[in-house]
Amino acid sequence: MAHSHDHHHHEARPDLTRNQDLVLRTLNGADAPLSAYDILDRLRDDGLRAPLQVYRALERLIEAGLAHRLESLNAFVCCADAGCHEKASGTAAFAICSKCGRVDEFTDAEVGERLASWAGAQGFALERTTIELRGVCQGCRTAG
Amino acid sequence: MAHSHDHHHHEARPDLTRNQDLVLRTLNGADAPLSAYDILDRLRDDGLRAPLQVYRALERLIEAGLAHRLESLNAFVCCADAGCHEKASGTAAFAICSKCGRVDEFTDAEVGERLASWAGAQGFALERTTIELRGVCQGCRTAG
DNA sequence: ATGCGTCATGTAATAACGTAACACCGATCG
DNA sequence: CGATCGGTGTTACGTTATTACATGACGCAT
Repeated sequence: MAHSHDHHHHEARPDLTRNQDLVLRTLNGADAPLSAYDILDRLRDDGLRAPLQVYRALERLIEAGLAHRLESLNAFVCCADAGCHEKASGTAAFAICSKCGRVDEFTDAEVGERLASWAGAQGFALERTTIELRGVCQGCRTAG
Repeated sequence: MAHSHDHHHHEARPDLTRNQDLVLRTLNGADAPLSAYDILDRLRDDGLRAPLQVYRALERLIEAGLAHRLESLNAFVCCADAGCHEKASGTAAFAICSKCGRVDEFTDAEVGERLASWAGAQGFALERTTIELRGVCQGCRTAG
């Protein structure tokens, strides 16, 4: 199907499968992190029936740099920008509001460097870094 | 019981209850993080029978600055030092080896400052910070 | 074209992690 | 004395994640 539009492109987009696409759209459409089971519930009408279908899609999306897992929430968000897994920008960090549940993704090159540098000094082969801030966002503070 | 050794001390230790003490000793005796259910299994002979007993103790220990939760592992460790929850040293970070499971706790004041500074600039009221590095430790790299 | 890897999929069952609700006990304090 | 508070114990349940197994689609070498 489809018309072979742009078939050489740039190798960047791994051409998502149906399930991966469904999950990514769901994350994109949400204004807060979703658990795997939240996602599953929203995709029942599209034929998804088992958690594993969602977990498998999430795994690929995260590998592909299109989504993140929030460890302190056991939930998932799509990336703020396409480039947020690039080395240049540093490690992604997340500020999670305990009141409204919204998440703000940002990077700080210096933080990434310091952590990488600690790892280097210890001979620790760094694969992945999780940085999550919990607190109350500006909006909720002034509102509440 | 015991001989009232040092009974005024310094107000630092919140005088642990039996369950809290059992859980803390278990964490101290482990050379890798333990899940709540791991802890429970090790304390069956001491009379603990339900997960909640462990979770309640862990909650207090963490509040008291004697233990940490590792979010990316759903597991718990005791603090590296007594002072590791003090503001001075900065936020605790953890390097978790994917091979041997061991965890190295450290702090980097600069990292804590950068994150706090980002929070300040955003009006985000920071309550708690999670920093976890995943990778392979020196020992496992040279061994393997 | 046949057969063989490989990768995504679908399904069921279960493991692992965490919490709600309730009853009880002992200490402290008015 | 009665009230309250914090820790305890127990049952049941809710949520999150994985294991195991079977199937289907595709590319590709023989």
